[in-house]
Amino acid sequence: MRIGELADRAGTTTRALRYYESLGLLPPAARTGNGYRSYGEEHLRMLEQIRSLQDFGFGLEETRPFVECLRAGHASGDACEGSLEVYRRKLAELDACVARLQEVRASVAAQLARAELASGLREPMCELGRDTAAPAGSPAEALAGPSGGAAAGEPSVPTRGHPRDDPDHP
Amino acid sequence: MRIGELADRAGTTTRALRYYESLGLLPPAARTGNGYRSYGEEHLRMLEQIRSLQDFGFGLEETRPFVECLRAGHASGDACEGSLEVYRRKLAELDACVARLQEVRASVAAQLARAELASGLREPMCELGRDTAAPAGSPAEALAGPSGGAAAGEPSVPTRGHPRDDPDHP
DNA sequence: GTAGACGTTGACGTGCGCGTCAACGCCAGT
DNA sequence: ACTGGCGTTGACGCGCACGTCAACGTCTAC
Repeated sequence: MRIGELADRAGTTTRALRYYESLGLLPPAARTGNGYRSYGEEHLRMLEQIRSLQDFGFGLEETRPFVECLRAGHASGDACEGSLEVYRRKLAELDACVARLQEVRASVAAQLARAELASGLREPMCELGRDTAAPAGSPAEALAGPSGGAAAGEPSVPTRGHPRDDPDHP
Repeated sequence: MRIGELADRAGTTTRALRYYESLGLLPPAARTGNGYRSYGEEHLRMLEQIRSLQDFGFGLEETRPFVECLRAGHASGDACEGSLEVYRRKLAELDACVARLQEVRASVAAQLARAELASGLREPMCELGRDTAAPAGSPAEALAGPSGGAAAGEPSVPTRGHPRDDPDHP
């Protein structure tokens, strides 16, 4: 099997395969006389393993134990201890990540509620507004909390367009 | 106030300030005769706003409404509708992100459990293999502990070192 | 023999938020 | 005069997982 067919069958691109090879992650079985890469069915299984882990947010390096486990002849990529360790580390990372995101969520929700309340007080300004609530200072103080604070990025972990998910290209 | 002082007072770097200016996010009040940037106290407040939002994982572009709200003279950066919308959008993003991560967490946990069970069946292979409950001393203990160490790898979503958090530099 | 589909390597681009030089100008102190 | 410390602009680097050319070789079909 040549590179294009493997890429098609796995729903990825030749560029990705060459990239994986450059990392030593998925070297072809051999080269044919004309220099073409030659792959077998086992490479398709490794590729599927890589891609399913990537869909879960694993980095390419984290997929390496799984791929090598398959290459070692195991029926499943997670039949080896190295793969299990990656699973466990990822679980811990996910837990930490979720915890931080929920902290951040709570803080943002509190800020929004406070700000909405404040703007609501100014806008209707009904006559029974003599005791101006929320005289407390600017949000900067409230926000300037512990520097151990967490930052949650955009949904970088969540799913994003893989070539197979997005089959329209210019 | 010149750039170095502002950076020090806000706990950031001159490089960051020049970068913000290049985005049009935080232009200086003026230039002195020799070309030095000149800032006032209000710029310090804007900078603090930017940095506190960044700690929550907001991108720089997302801080723009807050900064412009401050520049418009409001006491608080989130006193304007644009800022509130950013809050709301961020909340939605956070919720989506958490949901996705929890899905992934469940899938990974399931994979791990299945793989550990399979390897547990192959390895001891004791003659009394009919009741498959977790045997003592097996890796089952690691599975139970959610947040044991969780410090090694950096997650992709969460925070990364800000200059102020990491006051050792080469 | 020639078009077109496939393959090869190499190099640069992307997004984000800066870090890290390089090469220079300006100013105060000794 | 010289040193040191601040300022200025400009350009490249990084990490990650490739996309996107460019310039070329190879194979198949007509």
